[in-house]
Amino acid sequence: MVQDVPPLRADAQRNRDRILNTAAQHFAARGIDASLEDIAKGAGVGSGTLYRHFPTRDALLAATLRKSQEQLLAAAEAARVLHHPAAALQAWLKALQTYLRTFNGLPAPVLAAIKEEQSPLAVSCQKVTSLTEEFLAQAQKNGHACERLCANDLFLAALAMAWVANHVDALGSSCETLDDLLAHGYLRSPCPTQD
Amino acid sequence: MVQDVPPLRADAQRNRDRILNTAAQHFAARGIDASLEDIAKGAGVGSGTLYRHFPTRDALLAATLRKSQEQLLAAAEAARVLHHPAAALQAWLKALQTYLRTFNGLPAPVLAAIKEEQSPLAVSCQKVTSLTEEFLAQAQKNGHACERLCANDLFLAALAMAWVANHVDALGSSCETLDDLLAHGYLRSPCPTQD
DNA sequence: ACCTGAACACCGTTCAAGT
DNA sequence: ACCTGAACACCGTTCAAGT
Repeated sequence: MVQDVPPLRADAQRNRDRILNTAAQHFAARGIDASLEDIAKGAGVGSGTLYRHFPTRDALLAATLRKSQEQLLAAAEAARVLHHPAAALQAWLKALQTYLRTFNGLPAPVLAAIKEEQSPLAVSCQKVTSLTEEFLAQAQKNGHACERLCANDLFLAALAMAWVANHVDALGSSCETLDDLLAHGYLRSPCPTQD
Repeated sequence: MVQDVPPLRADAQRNRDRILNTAAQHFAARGIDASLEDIAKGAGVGSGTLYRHFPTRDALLAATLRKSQEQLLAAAEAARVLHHPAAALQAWLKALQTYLRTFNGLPAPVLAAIKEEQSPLAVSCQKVTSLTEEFLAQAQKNGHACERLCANDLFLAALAMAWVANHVDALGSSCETLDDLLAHGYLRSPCPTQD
């Protein structure tokens, strides 16, 4: 399953690293639609070199996201040891939000990767789905989460919230409110003894 | 407030209508990023003509959305006469979802228009916000909706759900599940006597 | 007053030539 | 084996020339 990639020539490795660093900066500053030409220029390489290393924008994105993905997995580990399954689920979704906000506009390619088996982002999507599955099942088992909800739906809802959150900062709303909305919904039972 | 636009020359009016019809078709078929060049060609006009009538993509979009917007307002009227304020709020949000699914990708420019006072879509955004305000307030007054929720947040959440819904059709999830998730949240109180 | 379509700009992507 | 950068393609946008 694991491919043994032959080691790169020294200059190729150097170029790859430069591209990766520059891409991370540009994606962070201008969002995931940052110009690939600019990234190549910023890294001091020809555009062809960028394409040789990363044949698609998604491939470059995926490589650039590696650190964030590791943090996400670490957060999952941390959530696992929480006593309360509902708290664990919430902590996991919080971490997922943080990950999805790594770059402006990231939710879109991630959503696209869910159906595209091919995408370099697809692997991380499957991982996220299975982790969501795990935390959700635990919460459901104890009656803390909605029964007729599947991991996929919850992942999608998280993507949705992350998508608006990207734009929302300058908009008077806070992410906490949106996270809260996702957790509890906008409806309340007629008897206001709930909260 | 209402501007008196001088009547168009006959051929100009004809071109405008053609552009509008063609644009509606293309937006419906390929989403809101449909090529403007293609639309001009399809309408049998030069690209300059398209830009003369609709200086920005958003202007064309807004004009194309007029019918859907009228349907949305009609749905609001219909929701007003519902007895139960929670049902009215749900009906309104359902209609809003339908509107936002008029074209694939519509949520993005609508979201952008919320902060851009300039955008041709901004007027409809204000209308939507004030209607959401109204339905939400009614539901809150009777204890049916979360107190610490503002219309803006709810609008944003609706946009978020519509955004995923655009892509979701071929994805095994249903829009109902997402709407439900927004209404009730993913969490359940420890005592499973709720549902 | 309005229309046309060539011209320009921008950017992603490829590939022949070079090391 | 890898890199460079010119060349091509595509599309949005403008504007001089035409009716």
